[in-house]
Amino acid sequence: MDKKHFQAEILKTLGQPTRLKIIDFLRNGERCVCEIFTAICEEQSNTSRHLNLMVSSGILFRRKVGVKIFYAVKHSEIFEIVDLTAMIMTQEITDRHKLLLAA
Amino acid sequence: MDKKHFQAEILKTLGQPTRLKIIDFLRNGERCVCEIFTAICEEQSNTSRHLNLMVSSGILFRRKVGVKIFYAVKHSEIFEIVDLTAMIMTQEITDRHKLLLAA
DNA sequence: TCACTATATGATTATGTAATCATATAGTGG
DNA sequence: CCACTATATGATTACATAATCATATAGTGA
Repeated sequence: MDKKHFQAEILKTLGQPTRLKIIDFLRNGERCVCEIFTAICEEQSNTSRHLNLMVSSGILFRRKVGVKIFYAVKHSEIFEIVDLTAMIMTQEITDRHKLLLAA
Repeated sequence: MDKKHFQAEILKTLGQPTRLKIIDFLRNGERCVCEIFTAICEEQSNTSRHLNLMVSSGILFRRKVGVKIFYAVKHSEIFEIVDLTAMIMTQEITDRHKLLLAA
C-alpha cells in the first residue's frame, strides 16, 4: 500500500459519524464493546463492525479481558485531527454567517 | 447538519488518494485546474469533480481569473491534519516492523 | 464572429459502505 | 455441563462513490 492510500484510509475511516462518536467516547481511555454501543446508541453488531474497521485501519487497538474486549485509541494524533476538524468547522460557520450578513 | 456530520464530511473528503494528491500539490498556493490535473496525472473531468467536492466540503476555495479557475486550500489546519496522518503512518510502520522482529 | 482553450456536467458502470436481522462463537459462574 | 453474557459475522438491502467518455458552457484573442 502506498503512502497516499494509507493516509487516505485513516482519514476515510475517521470520516463517519458513528465512528466519530466512538472516538469521542474513547477520549477518557479504553472501553469495552458493551459500554461503547450503549453510550453511542447504536446496535451491538453495527458497533462491532465499526470497531473492527478502526482496528484494521490502525486507529484503535484491542485488549481482551475474559469475555470482554476493550478498545482504545492508538495514537493521540487521532484526537488532534478530530479537534482540528472542529476548529475548521467553527471557522466555516463564522465565514458563512458573515456571508449571510453581507448579502 | 449536526457537528459530527460536518466533521465526518471534512475527514471523509480528505480521505481519498486523488484528493490527497491535489492537496499536496496545493501546498505552495493556488493553482488552476489545468495545472492541477496535469501535475497529478488524472483526467480533467475527474479532477474537476474532486475539486468541486472539496469546495462543497469547505476544504478549498475557488477564484476565477478570466477563463481559468484557481483553487487553494482554505484552512491551514487541513495541512496539519494531513501531516498528522503521515506521523501516524510512520508509527504504524515501526510498530508493525517491531512485531515482525518479535515474531 | 469563429476557433480555441479551460472548465463543468450528464450518463453510465463498477465498486464500496452502513445498517439490520439473525445467528454463531467464546468465556464464565452456578 | 448449562445457561448466560459478550462479541463477531453471514446475508441482505439501500445507498454513495470514483472513474470514464462524451458533450456542454464560457471566456478570449484573431
